[in-house]
Amino acid sequence: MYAEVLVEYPVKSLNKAFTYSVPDSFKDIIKIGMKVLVPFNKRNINGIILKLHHNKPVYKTLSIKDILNKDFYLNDEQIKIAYYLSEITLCPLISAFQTMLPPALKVNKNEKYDLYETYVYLNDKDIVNKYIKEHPRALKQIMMINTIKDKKVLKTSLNASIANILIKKNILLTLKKKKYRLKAKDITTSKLKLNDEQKIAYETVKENLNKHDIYLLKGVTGSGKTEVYMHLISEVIKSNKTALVLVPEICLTTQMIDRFYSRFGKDVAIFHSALSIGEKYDEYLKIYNDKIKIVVGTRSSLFVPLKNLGIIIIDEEHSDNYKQENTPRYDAINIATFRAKYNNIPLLLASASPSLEAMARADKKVYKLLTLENRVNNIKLPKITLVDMTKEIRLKNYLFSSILKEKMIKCISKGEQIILLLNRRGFATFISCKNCGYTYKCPYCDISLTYHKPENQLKCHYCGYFIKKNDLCPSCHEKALVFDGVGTQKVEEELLKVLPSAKVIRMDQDTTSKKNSYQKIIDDFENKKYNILLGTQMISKGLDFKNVTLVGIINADTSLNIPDFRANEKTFNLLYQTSGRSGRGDKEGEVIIQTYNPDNKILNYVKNNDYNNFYLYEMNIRHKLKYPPYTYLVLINIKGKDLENIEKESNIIKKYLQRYLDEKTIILGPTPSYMFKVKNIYNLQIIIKYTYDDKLIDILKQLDQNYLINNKISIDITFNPVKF
DNA sequence: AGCACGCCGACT
DNA sequence: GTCGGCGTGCTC
Repeated sequence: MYAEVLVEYPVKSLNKAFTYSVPDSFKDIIKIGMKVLVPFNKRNINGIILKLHHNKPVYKTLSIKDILNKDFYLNDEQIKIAYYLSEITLCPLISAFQTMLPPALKVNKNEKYDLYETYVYLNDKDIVNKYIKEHPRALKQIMMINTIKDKKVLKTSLNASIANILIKKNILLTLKKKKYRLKAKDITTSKLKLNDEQKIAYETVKENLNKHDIYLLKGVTGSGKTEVYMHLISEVIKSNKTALVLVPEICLTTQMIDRFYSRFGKDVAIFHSALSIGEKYDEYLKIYNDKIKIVVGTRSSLFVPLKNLGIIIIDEEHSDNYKQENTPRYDAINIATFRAKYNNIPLLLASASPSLEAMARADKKVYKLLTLENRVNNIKLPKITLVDMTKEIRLKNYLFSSILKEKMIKCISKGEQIILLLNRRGFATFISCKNCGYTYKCPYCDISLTYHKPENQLKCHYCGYFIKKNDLCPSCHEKALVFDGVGTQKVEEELLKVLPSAKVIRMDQDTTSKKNSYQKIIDDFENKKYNILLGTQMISKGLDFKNVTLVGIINADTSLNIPDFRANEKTFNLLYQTSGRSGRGDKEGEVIIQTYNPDNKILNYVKNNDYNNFYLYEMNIRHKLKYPPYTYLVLINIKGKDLENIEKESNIIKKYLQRYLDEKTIILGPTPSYMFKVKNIYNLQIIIKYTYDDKLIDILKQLDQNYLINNKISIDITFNPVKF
């Protein structure tokens, strides 16, 4: 018997199977998808079995050394997903497998992560009774025997020395049981009743659970989308199937997760980056061993081996978090579609402000549109006001307009709470000279250095380069270095000057880096220990505080100016979602949006809660400029140390593309990348805009192959990039 | 990727 | 003379 083995080096040049012979001793246990140890180039490395067969190869074969984990192998669906993932991202197949597996089970890992605990129970009655008779003075031992009786008792709960004597005397027998690091929560509450809108959405999907369709559930903030998911999941579980729910960032949706736990108890497993390696391993194995019916998790949980899937739900479908930023740069919605097709089940995408791509597909009836127009219990959408900051500046109100200040004071006096959003997408606090315009930049990466107050240092966020901050400008030697761009810390300081009595809790990367710190902030705010929650984009999604009646957006414009064709869409989403945090209880909510561009179309669509017209407006722009969803994009990044060389090579690539791609396909560039120079390596980019080209993948694959051998230049191809 | 092989310069 | 620099090529 022979096996096709994929070796664990994630290199394009080894992206093929090698043939090994299977020793007789493994013939009966070996399975496709198992991890094995094989000799490769005079050393032993790990690999995955892709195929088993009996065709003797023409060359000599070495033999498989060992099977690494007899209890675990990848199933057919997972192997197919890996092939698909590698196909659509042009990554080596082994990288696809590595991406899909939890850290503890990655192909190159060999350690065991299983935890066990020992239970003890009494041996046969006769033996025990005989022992008691023979040792009438062993009071402690007899006492232990009496308390154990016919139970199985956790050994650590007993007095160790006495238990050990009894074990040695063969009175107590031991039993090892797998121990799970996370405790399953087992509280269940009953379903809520659906309103008419929710019922229509629910029933439409329910009637079609046994076929593959993609639904777009477009429901305003607070319209009860989660409740629709839960009803559908109950239905799926009833027919003994399983469900997968993706959320953008687990820590942002703890409130939703609590709801899942309290509804479905120990049938639920949660999967996210804050779990330790061991915890992830345990949860994964529970799923593998069919102990779990529902998985709620972030992007990576897309790959869990849930068998008999009945539905996939993607919450906040428009979120960037569904696109992996490093290779393989996959899009969760793509893979979810693949899994839904494989299992012949529905995929439900949901959002208050769907991505233009999703909405356009719904328009074209590729997705089936379900809508929730109203908030549950007919709670009104918040009243939104735009404040012109150019006027406020004259009053020396740089951060907070008079109206926002006034509303905040009123809100706090009524005992209600406030969420303040500091919009700083793509911007960090950097220092510039107001005399000569000098800014500190990283000499290796060509990006602005970020100021870190505690160390009085300026740091590069890419390579870690840092220098001490001078008092005088290094260029013109004037004392004119000022902060440009505000951080949450700075806003907090100002806020305390304006509202000295307010209790403010800050939520940003600094305050949430520690495990569980996020949860603590949420809990404290929920329990009204603070009046104001101040945060970055983090606070825009999913939070549900009934007592928040005022949302303030400090600088609405920042994200409109990022160099990205999706700037409008990102801004709309951010502001629309954040506004939705206001007035979710029985009190009506209000939103104050501060801007220097009060006439901006996008901001006015937000103001009017008008997704549909935002959609039409933005689609028109995308159409004119041939952007997605009217085209698809491919980003080719070309990098190397020698700028002249990569410029020359980039032009050769462009010519190659022009020659072989359809003539309607637009090829832009080469231009310097967003990150032109990083760690002394230059980056150029070519952007392809295409509508349809069946040769595209093959042509790009060929291009990728051509540069495998070149060690001066490397190229990197991304389909549907989000950042460039 | 990682290792051997191989072909050139500067040193115990 | 040989030690070691890294460019090239191969791995079932």
